[in-house]
Amino acid sequence: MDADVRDRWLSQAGSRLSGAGRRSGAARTAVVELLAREGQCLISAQEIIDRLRASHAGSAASVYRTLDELLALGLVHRLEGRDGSARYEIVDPGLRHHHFVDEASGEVQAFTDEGLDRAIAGVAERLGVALSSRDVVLRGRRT
Amino acid sequence: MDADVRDRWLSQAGSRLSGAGRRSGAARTAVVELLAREGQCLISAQEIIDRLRASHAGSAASVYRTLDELLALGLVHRLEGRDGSARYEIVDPGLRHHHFVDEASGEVQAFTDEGLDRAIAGVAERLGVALSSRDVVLRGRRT
DNA sequence: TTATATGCAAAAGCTTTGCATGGGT
DNA sequence: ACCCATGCAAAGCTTTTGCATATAA
Repeated sequence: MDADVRDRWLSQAGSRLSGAGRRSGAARTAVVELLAREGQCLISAQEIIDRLRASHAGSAASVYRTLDELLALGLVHRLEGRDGSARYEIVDPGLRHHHFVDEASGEVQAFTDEGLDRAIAGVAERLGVALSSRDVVLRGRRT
Repeated sequence: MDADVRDRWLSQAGSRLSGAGRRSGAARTAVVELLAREGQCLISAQEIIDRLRASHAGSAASVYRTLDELLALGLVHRLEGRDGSARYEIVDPGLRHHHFVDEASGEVQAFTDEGLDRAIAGVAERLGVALSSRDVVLRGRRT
């Protein structure tokens, strides 16, 4: 967990949410704080729900509602999991990575690669599009 | 729709399925033929179900069962949709493409890009992994 | 005070599964 | 004849929604 990213995103999220005219309640606060700490790489809604239930700090409905809000404000990014459940991760300028899924263990590893980023930028230019998001998920086995 | 790809995949699918000891029934045949024609770029299970129901040629259960089989045999590729419903597309040596989603219209456009493929191969080598699949989904707007 | 956030429970999709039946080989 | 494929309906999951209540501003 990167403390700089956590703090920066937390303050970003705080201002964007209040700027959008939303009030801050206990459940939303709990979700936002959990995401700042553990949403730096893909976390599932179910995992958030389970964690909050363990500390009596929010219901499933509030988790989904908060995630929707954050998504609409561009504060989180959503990636569909292989099992039909969505995974979220915070959006922060200091975080730009892609994902590799080890099919042997199911474990997700984040990586960065400048060459890949350049290739994607090249594609966007060639297609004549302005990108708002890029999902790259590689799957395979370690050799 | 590319007729060469359709025919090649159809014969591939036929031999691999019977080779795996599976029998051919009406429903599975209908799914496989529909995929050969319209699964060259992302089609959802729901869409297949609706089409087959319209022609009384298969149930939801059979569609999912067939898709699972094809997936296990590596004959289709599965990509999770933004709305929590999976999308499938046939796997064919002559078809290697990535996807761009136009956020204005929701339309999906397939594209190929050698530079991107090279960059991905480079990443795999650097990470020391053997890839079994690569999902690249770019989202944005045409400029 | 007044609108919004929350929790519960019900509802809504998509997908899977059990079981009896039909059909391939 | 034997087993697999199929269809139906029920069950399972994740996610969404309605509504009464609690709470921030």
